Amino acid sequence: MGANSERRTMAERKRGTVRDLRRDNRSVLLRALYFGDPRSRQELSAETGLSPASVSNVVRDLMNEGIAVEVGSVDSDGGRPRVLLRVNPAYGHVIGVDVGETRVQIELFDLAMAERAKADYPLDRGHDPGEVVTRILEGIDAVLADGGADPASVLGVGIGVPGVVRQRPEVIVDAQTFGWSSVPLERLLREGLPDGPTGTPLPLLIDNGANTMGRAELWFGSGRGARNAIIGLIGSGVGSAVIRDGSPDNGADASAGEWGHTPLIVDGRRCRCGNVGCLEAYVGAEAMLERYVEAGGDPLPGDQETALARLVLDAATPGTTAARLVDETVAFLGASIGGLINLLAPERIILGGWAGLLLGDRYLAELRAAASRHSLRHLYASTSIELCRLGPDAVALGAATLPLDRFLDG
Amino acid sequence: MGANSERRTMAERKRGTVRDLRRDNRSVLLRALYFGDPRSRQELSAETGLSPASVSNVVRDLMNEGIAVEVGSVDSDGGRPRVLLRVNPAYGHVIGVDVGETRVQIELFDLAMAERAKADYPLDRGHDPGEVVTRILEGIDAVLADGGADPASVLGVGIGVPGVVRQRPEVIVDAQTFGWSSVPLERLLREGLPDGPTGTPLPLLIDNGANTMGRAELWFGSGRGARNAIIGLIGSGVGSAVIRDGSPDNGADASAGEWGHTPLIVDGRRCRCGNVGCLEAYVGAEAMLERYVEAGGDPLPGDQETALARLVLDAATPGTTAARLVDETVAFLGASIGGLINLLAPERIILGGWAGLLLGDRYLAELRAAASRHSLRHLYASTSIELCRLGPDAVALGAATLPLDRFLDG
DNA sequence: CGTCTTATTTCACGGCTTGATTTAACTCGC
DNA sequence: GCGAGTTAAATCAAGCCGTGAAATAAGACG
Repeated sequence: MGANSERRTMAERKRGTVRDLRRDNRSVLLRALYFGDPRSRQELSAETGLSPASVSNVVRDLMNEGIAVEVGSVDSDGGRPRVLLRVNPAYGHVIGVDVGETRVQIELFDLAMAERAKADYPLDRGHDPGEVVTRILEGIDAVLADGGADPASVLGVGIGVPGVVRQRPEVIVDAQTFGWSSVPLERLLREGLPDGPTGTPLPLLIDNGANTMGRAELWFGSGRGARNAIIGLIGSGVGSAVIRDGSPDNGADASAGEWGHTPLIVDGRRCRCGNVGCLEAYVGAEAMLERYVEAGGDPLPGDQETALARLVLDAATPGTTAARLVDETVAFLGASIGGLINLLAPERIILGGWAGLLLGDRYLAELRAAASRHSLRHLYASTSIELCRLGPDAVALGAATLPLDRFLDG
Repeated sequence: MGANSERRTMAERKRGTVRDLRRDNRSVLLRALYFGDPRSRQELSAETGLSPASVSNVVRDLMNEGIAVEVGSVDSDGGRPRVLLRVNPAYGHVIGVDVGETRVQIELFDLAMAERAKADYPLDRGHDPGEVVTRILEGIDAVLADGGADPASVLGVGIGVPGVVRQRPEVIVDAQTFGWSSVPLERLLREGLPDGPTGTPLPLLIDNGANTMGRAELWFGSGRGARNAIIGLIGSGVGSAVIRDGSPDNGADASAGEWGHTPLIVDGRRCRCGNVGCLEAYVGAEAMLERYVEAGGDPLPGDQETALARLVLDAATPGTTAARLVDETVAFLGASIGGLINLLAPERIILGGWAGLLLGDRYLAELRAAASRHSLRHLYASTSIELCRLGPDAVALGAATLPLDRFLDG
């Protein structure tokens, strides 16, 4: 059974020899070291389950390579002090790129994910792939120069893009709302990239922006410690990242998580995806503002963000059209969240995106109540619903975790 | 970050030593041997990526333990013939239990999943947990006697039950429609179980019936070869199994996959779960028959299965109430499937359950069309929608794969 | 019957983790 | 100020493991 995929999986598997064992253990140790306060070898041994001897060996290697460093020590009641270890933030850099609707943002981080340089380019001349690629390459050069970082110190570049990202056989991006159809982004970028640490071309990792933002929340935001989570992102539209066992679930071979286009009301409003009744036809900022006008409200001035903020503010007055609309939207969103809980039983649901936070800040209790009504009791009870904690740089930050993740694998 | 779960994961991880390496490789080899035609050591070496020497070593062990056997040989152009190997079906047995709404079914299988004995008990005296436990234990004794199997040859017992199954800290089953609330099924069964091969108590593995059925389809039915699939089960109600990376995704700590209670129409029909607008309020057999009457149809005679079969038959005549109802139901179901595709991007969606097959047999094309309309093009294109291929014993069969899976892990 | 071909096993080697043992680096009481 | 006690880290020998190379097995073919 499953002959094809089974065999492929087995052949691709890289853990047959005793050498791979070392790589695995090294990775386990490195991850423990990275995610957490400085710790002694002894504590690392207890945490990872590796023997003290092995920890000593691996740590020696890591220190020789400059990846781990000793950082102070702490007394032990009458014994030899514990030497604290941590990952050397200066060992290398990672670059994160956020390709957004209105701008491209490039950030350079050290290994501790401290921002070292940043570049921002408006996409006022449209979303032409060539234009975007030029900006990205320009930005990479710029942040390397600004941050004073040798290209050879860069472990890789992670990129978060809108739309559906297929990884095989090569990276292809489709973004309907962006005007991108089967764009071979990796190939386009590859040519202009400087060489990485090993002299080979810099690793290039591309994923959906919702997924990279989800990664950021998972690693550094509200998702810390969760291994099964769903990060819902509500901006103009609705996206999500489904985190399964610690990393985004990308389904068969494409980035999944198109939460915005799950049906909420069969035969409901038309959605910009061409279909009807999608969640996004009700819950995104665009849909909310349209629905407000449809419900008799006066069009709100300003750009989407200003208008939506105003709508939510007005909704504080009971009985108004705004209040009815926002209440209904919250109920819809909560119902859909309840559906996610039933279907996937995540430990945590994290709500973000600028519009999501605008709603969540005021209506989190109502959202939880609605989700509770629409999910089975035991499943709801083992899920928590929270808000994103990271700011607008989260997409780039999360994109930068892509090469970091690979680095931590050894 | 993620300190708690991260640490737990690392501590529980069982692959630090060089000995664990052997266990892993043995498992890889055993799985290759199990899932597939008889093959030579050489072919196994190519498939698994292990060196011929290692394959030889591991196979020797497996043969000494009686797990693998040689079965004929095949000529090679002028060289030493290849000796074909396979798993010895007679090495041991597994037991699968299907706890259904109306009956408990217990089956004994050999390692090749050939049925060796079977027992069936109607649950006419209700669903009292004590009653069910008694029947299960009775059935296990019965099939062991019938099949002439030594209890010591049994690798484990897998059980598929309705409702939500929490695995930690101990197995607890909640089945609202079944009248079970926090039933500690494992504990109740544990006492009456005979000892397994090692003299220790027989391993007992419990999961949601939809999940076990999903496992069966995945291993032996329409799911063969898929690593990301969703098996939708439509009977009286609606359930599902979400297969991720080859095994059911059980979310945080409970069996997920409650597809039936994802919202389809906010403020829609009342569902038996107490909520409104669930998929199950429209698509299960119970809901369909109710809606038929609500739409003006005459109540159909006979039990649910007879009645629904009649409804689907009548729907063949265009313009009838039955036709309208079935068409609408198919559209709803297709829309929900489209939502699953968008959210999870599975390689395959497999529709089953007696009511699901009744619909699927006649309306698969319409279902596919509806799903296509409700999902993004690229995601739909990489998903196939099929019907279950296994019969009514699939739940028990899948339950029996639970201990088998563990066995294959070594 | 010897040669050729192919499949499988044997064997020595390099690597790995580990428990036991040493060594290092302190504290504390006197 | 110094030796005993305590705790952390490094070292060492032992036991396994997978692998490539070489040896062996088992047939085909001329």
